[in-house]
Amino acid sequence: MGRPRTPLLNRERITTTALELVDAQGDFSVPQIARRLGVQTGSVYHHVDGRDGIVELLRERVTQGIDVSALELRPWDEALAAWARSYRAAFAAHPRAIPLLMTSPVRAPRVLEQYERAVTLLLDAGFPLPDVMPVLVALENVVLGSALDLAAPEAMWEIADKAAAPRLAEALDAVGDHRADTAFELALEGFLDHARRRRERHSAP
Amino acid sequence: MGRPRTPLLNRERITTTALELVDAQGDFSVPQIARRLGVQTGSVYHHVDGRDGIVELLRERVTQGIDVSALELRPWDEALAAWARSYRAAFAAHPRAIPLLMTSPVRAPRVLEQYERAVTLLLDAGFPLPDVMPVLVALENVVLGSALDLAAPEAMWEIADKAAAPRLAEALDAVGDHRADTAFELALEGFLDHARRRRERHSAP
DNA sequence: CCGGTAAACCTAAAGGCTTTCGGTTTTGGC
DNA sequence: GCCAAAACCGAAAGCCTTTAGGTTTACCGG
Repeated sequence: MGRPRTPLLNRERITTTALELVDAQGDFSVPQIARRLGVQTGSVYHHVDGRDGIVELLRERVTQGIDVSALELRPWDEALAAWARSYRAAFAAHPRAIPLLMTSPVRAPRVLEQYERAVTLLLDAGFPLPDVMPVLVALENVVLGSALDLAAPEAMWEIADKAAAPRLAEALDAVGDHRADTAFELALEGFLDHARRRRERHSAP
Repeated sequence: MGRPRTPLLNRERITTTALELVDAQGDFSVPQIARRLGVQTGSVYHHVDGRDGIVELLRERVTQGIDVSALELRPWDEALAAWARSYRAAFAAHPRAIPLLMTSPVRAPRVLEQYERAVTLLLDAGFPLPDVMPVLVALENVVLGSALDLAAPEAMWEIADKAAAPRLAEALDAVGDHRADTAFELALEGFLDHARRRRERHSAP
């Protein structure tokens, strides 16, 4: 067959197809992508750095949903809150991709650039330099931990049958449909409260 | 060959071998386990419910490192703090297993039982019923998010070269060797602060 | 216009993994 | 002493990842 007049494959198409597969079945394989695109398995490798490369593309694609402009808000705590919510929402848009992406933390260039901005934000807000990374990493922990929670089938809690864990069952009944969201907001609020207090202690002597 | 006089395999041995492999190379496969135990691949399946079953055994094994007695401490916030630290430490003991286990949240019977205890603890402390699950799940988010951070190679941050992200590089230099630990303690403190405040608001009218 | 290089796809195949199935020997209870 | 169940072996199906070499087409410099 040889080279086609117009290319059948490119990174975009491969990424989109992989994401569709992940959204639909929670995973993907290179042959599956090839079949969907009407192409032989090996051809995919001409555009992409193996399966891991595709995962990396997925990571980029999903994190593009993070709202960059959030970090330009003021005051700093509103900026951080908006960023964190948008960060988590980007993952929430593709919950079945989370196990694939969580394996290693997000360090795509695009995201690192946002960390640079966030560092600047915190320094400008008056946080002492040694506090900046701990604050950011702690926030990341909350965001990623909560994102992980989104990937958990609700059924996981249902094994908590009334006999074995009566109080847990009660507590579960007492919480609404937005269990994961509520918990995230709680953790986020807690984190921000703490950060605010910490900043005031150090910047208002 | 037939049935051996003394069994070559059992769940314990399989789990231990799998964990050794994961600690050493970050992953395991059934044939690898079989080779290490001087056995054919298929034989492993007589003791274990497939590869996923082995992952489940790993989850149980690793979470056995959680200190059950932590939740018997008083006051409630000390109990929660000790539990969270022990929870995270259990994962920290096998950082390379984290990607394998984080994929789905920990809902082993053993851990569910501890959630039951934690619910009781919070109710006794005066938390209103609808607050209990959000508080617990938020804590779990912090713990698991921080555990995830432990699995991140430090090299991930090193792509932040001084040219592309000068402030981030500075902030990273300003933090010690225990970046992950510091961030976890910060997040935990923030969470506990918030929980304490929330409880006082509701239980002291 | 034309020739050569590089791009894009195909076919083929190696080697690994998961899982299943039937065969063989031994054990342990009745 | 017998027989079902247990524990292992051998083999094979079917998937996956990745690499390698072959073929046709597009593009670019002259």
